[in-house]
This record gives sequence, C-alpha cells and structure tokens, in this order.
Amino acid sequence: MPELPEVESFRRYLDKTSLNKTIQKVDVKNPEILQNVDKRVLKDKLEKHKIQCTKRHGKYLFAHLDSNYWLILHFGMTGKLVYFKNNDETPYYYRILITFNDESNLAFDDPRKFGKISLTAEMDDFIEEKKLGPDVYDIDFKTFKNILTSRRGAVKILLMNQHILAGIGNIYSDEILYQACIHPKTPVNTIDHQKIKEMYKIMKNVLQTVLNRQINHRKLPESFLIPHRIKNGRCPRSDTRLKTIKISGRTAYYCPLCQKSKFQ
DNA sequence: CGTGGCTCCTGGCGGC
DNA sequence: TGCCGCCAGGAGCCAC
Repeated sequence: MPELPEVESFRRYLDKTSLNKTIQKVDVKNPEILQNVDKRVLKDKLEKHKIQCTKRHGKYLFAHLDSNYWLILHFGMTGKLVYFKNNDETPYYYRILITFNDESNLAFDDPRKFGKISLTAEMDDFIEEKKLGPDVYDIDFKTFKNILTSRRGAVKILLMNQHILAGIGNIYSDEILYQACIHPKTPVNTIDHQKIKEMYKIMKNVLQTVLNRQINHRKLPESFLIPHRIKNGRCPRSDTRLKTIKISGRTAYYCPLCQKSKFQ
C-alpha cells in the first residue's frame, strides 16, 4: 500500500493523534526492523520525550522529537500506523508500540516486516545517505524534465526508482503511465517535451486526487486505472482487456490499445 | 548506467 | 477440507 499518498496520509494521521504527548514507554517487539539503531538507544531518545512535528520525503516519514532526534519510519509493503486507546485494540502484527502518558498508543503495524525504523540527528543526512531523489509531491517541472531527459531505460523503472524520484511505486507508476497513454517499457529518452509536460501534470493530479480521496474516505474515480487494476480488468476508456507484463520483477498493468509501444 | 534475479517475511487465493 | 505453489503496493544486493 504505502507509496507517497499513503505515507502522507499516515503523516497527517500521526499529526492528528500523537503530537506533543509525552512518550511513556516504547515497546520494541521486533528489533530486527530497526536499522542502524540499537533498541536501547531508540528507547532512550523517545521515552520521556514528545513528537513535535513531522515531515515526509518520498515514502519515508520523519517525526521530530524534543530530544532533537528524528524517528524515521518506512512502511515497506504492508506497514501502517494505528492509534488506539484500549489494549484490546492492539494490532496483532505491531512491531513497535509507543505508549503516551495519557495511556493512548501509537503502533507501527507491519505483517510482512518489510518496514524499517531508524533514528537520525539530521534529516538531510539521512536523505543523502539513502541517496533519495527529489520528492515528487513538490518537484517543479524543470527538475522533473531534467531528470527524464538525462536518463535512459524504461520509463516505469525510472518512475519507481527512489534514487531518481522519491515517492512513486508500482501502483501509481501504472496509473500515471495509463493516464498519459505511455507504454511502461517506453525508453525515457524517446519521450518528447510535450509528453513530459503532460506526464508531469498527470503525476501531480494523480497524487493529489488519491490523497484527497483517502482523507475523505472516498473511492477513486472510475476513469482511473487503479479500480480496474485486477485480473481480467478492463480499460475504462476503451473497454479493452488490460494486459500485464513483468518489468524488473514487478507486475505492470496497462491497456494494450491506449498504451501502444513502438519498442519491445 | 541499466536491468534481471534473488532475498527478506507473511497471508491470501486458486487449483488440484 | 487440505495442501501447494504462486502472488502481493518495497528495496537492497549482486552479476552481467
């Protein structure tokens, strides 16, 4: 689930539920999801402290503590945040549980354990170490165009590469390419200026639309690919049966009629 | 530099 | 019903 819009939703959820509350206890059930931080250090920098504000870069969520450290959450494929008050609401697959002194809790829930938690003194250092590209939520057109025109290879792989553009994964790359009528294997260096401009606008619109719908608990428009992105799904524009191909190990859904390829 | 394959982990689903 | 293999929205690592 967690690509940029989901992580942004988690960020707002954390803001709404857990800011400025003193952390009483941190229960680390699965220390193996900690990355470059010891369990004791994590507890030490969190307990008796408060989360003051949050930020997001790509699929990473950063929570700033009044111990002057940043708690960093990455949600992998199945991670999410769950805020609750009664113990019987504790999610079964919680990996880390933060209990505040008002006895409410914030759990990092993640069945598949692909999520990661770390700690840093400087957010920018972390982004640099991870070599993350610019966040696609607030990237400007010029930067976007420069990135696309200075690369080679399949456009879908580029969109999903966090070192190049941070925030897009398998689902939303499919959506963007569908709306822009671009075959996922199209080499980026063959996409012209006009099409890059269109892609940029579509990318912004997709991310914003998904985020708005998530916040209001509303379904995505039927004209989007995602509601039809299932086995035997059909293109909402042409009613053609959608196709799937494997690109770099990931399943890409696309409409063979709307997203024709001159390559492959 | 770009890509494909393998890996981590667990649950759900379709097929037999 | 039971078991098995395959698949899943992420990403790091290695080989070519």
